[in-house]
Amino acid sequence: MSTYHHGDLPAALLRAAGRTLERRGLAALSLREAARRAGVSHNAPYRHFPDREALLAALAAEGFAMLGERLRGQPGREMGEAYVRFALQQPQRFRLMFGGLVPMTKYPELRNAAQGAYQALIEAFKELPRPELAAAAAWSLVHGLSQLLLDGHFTHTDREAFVRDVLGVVRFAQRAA
Amino acid sequence: MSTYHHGDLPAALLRAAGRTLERRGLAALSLREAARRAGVSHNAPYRHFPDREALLAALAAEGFAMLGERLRGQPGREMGEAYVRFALQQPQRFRLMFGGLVPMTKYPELRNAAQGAYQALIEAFKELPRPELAAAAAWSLVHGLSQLLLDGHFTHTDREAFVRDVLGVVRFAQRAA
DNA sequence: ACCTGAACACCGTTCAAGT
DNA sequence: ACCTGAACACCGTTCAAGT
Repeated sequence: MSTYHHGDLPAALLRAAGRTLERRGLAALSLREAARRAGVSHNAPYRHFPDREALLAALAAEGFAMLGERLRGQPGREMGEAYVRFALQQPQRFRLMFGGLVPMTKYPELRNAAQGAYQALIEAFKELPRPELAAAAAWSLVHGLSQLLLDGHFTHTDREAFVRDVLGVVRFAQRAA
Repeated sequence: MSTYHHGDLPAALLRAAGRTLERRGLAALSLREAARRAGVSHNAPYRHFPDREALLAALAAEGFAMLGERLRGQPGREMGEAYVRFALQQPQRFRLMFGGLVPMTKYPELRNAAQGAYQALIEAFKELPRPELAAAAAWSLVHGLSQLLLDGHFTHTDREAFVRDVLGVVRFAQRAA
């Protein structure tokens, strides 16, 4: 048994950090905590992540990959609901992805993951005259709805029905403005 | 000259914290930093704010009040653009308001400020058949657009035109679903 | 009431050192 | 290459004390 505790410490750190994130929130997520959970010294992580931000970037990229999968599995009409469901099921991950803590410009793999998820939306609007605008509007809509729900700005007894109703009230123009 | 440096230390702390927030970001915003800038000892703030979260709550409430004023001054059609403009002009404040760092349930004055801003939107949709749904959808749309722009997910040369186009592509159903 | 200084338990990050 | 322990400068928060 070697002195190296893990065949894959980066993966172990990501798993530990992901668990801490959803269970105890972003505030509790530190490099030291992840190291502790992975059973290594408090600065072993620096061999694999240059700083805390890099760990957050990796977690966010994971999140975009998960989101992309969820969306891609859905028929167009239900994609919006799938987006909101993801946000509500993984609130802390979702906040990390959009909290502005990690500049996408610094992490190409994060940008790629995000664009991958966006692609799923764009696909769904292929048939409309201005698909890129409709997709941007649709993303804005479902993203804003998710965020405002998470923040508690909408308080309705039947959340699912509310989501359906809000999404149902919107039409994307069939003709260029 | 008394030993109390301020007639209104809470206000001084809020001003200092607001400056730090927009200039150096949320990460640099600490109670100790605000105390330093206000010229008091590092735990004088605890006389006025029970903890860091309470200071953030006050800053967020200020933000919703500012946003409400911006919206109320606008004719319906331009309200959405005013919302996005606010987010782009005060990015750090905007993120604080929606970052999930402050649970609205714990701060009634925060909830009131947020609802005040929402009221401006609801007013604008009075004439539609289901105004509350249209307002919720409109808020979601402009909020999501703001957030995604801040995060750098949309990269367009002419930002203002893009915002107009995205908002222009959406219609709110004239008839109940 | 309001403010201070010392103290405690946490961080992120750096450095010199071990295998 | 990969990991460790000591160290530094920061936090939030609590406490006993001063005016």
